[in-house]
Amino acid sequence: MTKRPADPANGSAPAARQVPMRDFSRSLPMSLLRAREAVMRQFRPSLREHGLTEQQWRILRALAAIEAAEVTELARTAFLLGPSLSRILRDLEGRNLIERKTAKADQRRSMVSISKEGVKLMASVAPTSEAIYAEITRRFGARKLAELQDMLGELEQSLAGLGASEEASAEE
Amino acid sequence: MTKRPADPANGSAPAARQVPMRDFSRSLPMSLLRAREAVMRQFRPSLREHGLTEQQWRILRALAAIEAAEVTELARTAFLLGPSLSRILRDLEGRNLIERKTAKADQRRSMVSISKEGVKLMASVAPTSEAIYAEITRRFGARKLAELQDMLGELEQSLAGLGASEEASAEE
DNA sequence: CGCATTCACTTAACATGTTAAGTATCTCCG
DNA sequence: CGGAGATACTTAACATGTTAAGTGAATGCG
Repeated sequence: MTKRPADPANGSAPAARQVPMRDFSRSLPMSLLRAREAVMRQFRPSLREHGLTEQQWRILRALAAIEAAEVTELARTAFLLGPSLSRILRDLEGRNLIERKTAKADQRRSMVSISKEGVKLMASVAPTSEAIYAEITRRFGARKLAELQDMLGELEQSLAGLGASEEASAEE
Repeated sequence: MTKRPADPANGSAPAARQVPMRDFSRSLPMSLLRAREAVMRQFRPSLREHGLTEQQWRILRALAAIEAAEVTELARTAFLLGPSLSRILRDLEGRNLIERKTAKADQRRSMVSISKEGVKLMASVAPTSEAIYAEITRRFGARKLAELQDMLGELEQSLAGLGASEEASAEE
């Protein structure tokens, strides 16, 4: 009995609620989520074939780029939260894709680096990954892509330091 | 602001890897992820105060907008996968924020709708939520925001139908 | 009518997101 | 020197993401 509107574009506006709010599908978080999903959907199958998740791949890439890093630094680079990173590192270490050794100067810190096997795995994934990225760039347009990246960066900047306690000074 | 203590052992040059790849932090998925996180970071505290997660809030908003919907349709609207939605609906139903009843015409389908309590909860969250969105818009700029949304939409479009098998001929 | 398929979910299983605690170190100041 | 507090992680607990399998209800077709 319910034929759903196949096209979300036009305004069938079914009985407006008391709380109007913006059109749901146009909220910024939603747009970002959908765009990202559209992109990631391209990469996941290839990564999966190599036994890697998106996050594991991020970590390997980050490590390959910076050679060796403390866990906290790696978390920042790969944009993962500490707890997630802890779990993933445990797994990657078990698979011998990374190596870990506690720093001598500070026993709390541990230096993480990619192993030979890790490098090998990356080498086997990278070509496909790059090809996919190239196709995305081709479809969307290199210029627009750069523009988009710029805007995303600006967005991030304009929201930097708005969240929790933020500036002021009367903190402590 | 990158201040990590460089490894004194091999001194200079982070020793370029055999697999160069693009600068990690500039990959599109990363940019999208960071931008989205910067945005969501603003909303989460408020939602949390009301006992809602981001996804639960998405579902309530979607339901408020479309009045009642089948689970599959709701999944599409709120951009959630079936399994996630199943779990969340079970929870929201337990909290009496939504109502569910199986369709008479097709026993497989169930129609989901927001309850009075759900509407009340939304009404209590919406003002703060809108205020936050307004502040984001102010900071980033309304025009740029619209531009960004457009580009994100285009990106999604240009990648539509690239993932799985697809092609062959005309789909429906 | 009978039954293989398809459909609309739901469960299951594993990985990560997210927040709060816990643990071992390290720092600093009295 | 010692203990309070800060650091760098790690665990824990709960919610969601993601893929695969399961369940019950419609459909299509011989």
